Amino acid sequence: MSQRQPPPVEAGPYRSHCAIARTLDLLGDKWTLLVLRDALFFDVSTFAGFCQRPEQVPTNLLAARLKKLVAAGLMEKVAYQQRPTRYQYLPTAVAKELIPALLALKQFGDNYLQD
Amino acid sequence: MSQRQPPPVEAGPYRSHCAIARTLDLLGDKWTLLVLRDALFFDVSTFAGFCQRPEQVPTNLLAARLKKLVAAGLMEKVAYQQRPTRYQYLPTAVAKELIPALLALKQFGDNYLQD
DNA sequence: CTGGATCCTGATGGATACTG
DNA sequence: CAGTATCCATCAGGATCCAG
Repeated sequence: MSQRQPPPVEAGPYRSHCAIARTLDLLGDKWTLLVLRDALFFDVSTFAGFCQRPEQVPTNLLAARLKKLVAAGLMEKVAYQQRPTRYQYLPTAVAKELIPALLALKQFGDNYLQD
Repeated sequence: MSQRQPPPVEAGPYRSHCAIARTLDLLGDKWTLLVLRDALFFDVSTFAGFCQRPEQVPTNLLAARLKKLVAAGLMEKVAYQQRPTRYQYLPTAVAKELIPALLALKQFGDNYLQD
């Protein structure tokens, strides 16, 4: 319970001091949380892997979202192979703290939005 | 536990069958969840009330979001006065089911996003 | 061939002015 | 007060291009 947590992340400036508004400033668009879903729940880690998901994110938007998430400290870009260099995008410990929110959104969709 | 729940809501078409993606199709923008936050946590119900919140949503976007939320069954538009007719926007039972997700997002913001 | 960057076009966002 | 209309800036999405 009182274990040390990762440090807060800078991703502002924000619209207001409300924590919900701040979170939405960072994650509140159509793709960012989907990328995190794939990284956290489906173990997707390569650029191509994210592209191949059913929602078909455009490559330019994916590149932009990954950059933003790396800058915000939610994902880490790691080279896992040389010649040619290949990168992996891995969720950080901070990103894992979004799991409860993602599950709550999933539950809402399951229960109240028809497919 | 087994009490009857409100019926599912039509708000598609959706990008995929994933419940998270569906929820994000409906709510995943910078303003929609903020409007619901105000309605659910701060008892805001009038057009002007939403406008006056610290994030200062533009009136055209507020009108569009309220329309969408009413169409999706998450808010109800109710006349509460005649001559001139005044309307209130009230969260439905379905909207209240988003409270856990909003609290999870707030917790993330509180813990990991610096102000 | 993979991982992106670039480009172009239409859609959306945001500020503000205006109207019933 | 409750929205609509307008105008401009930015973003989304798709196609293509380029570098390693």
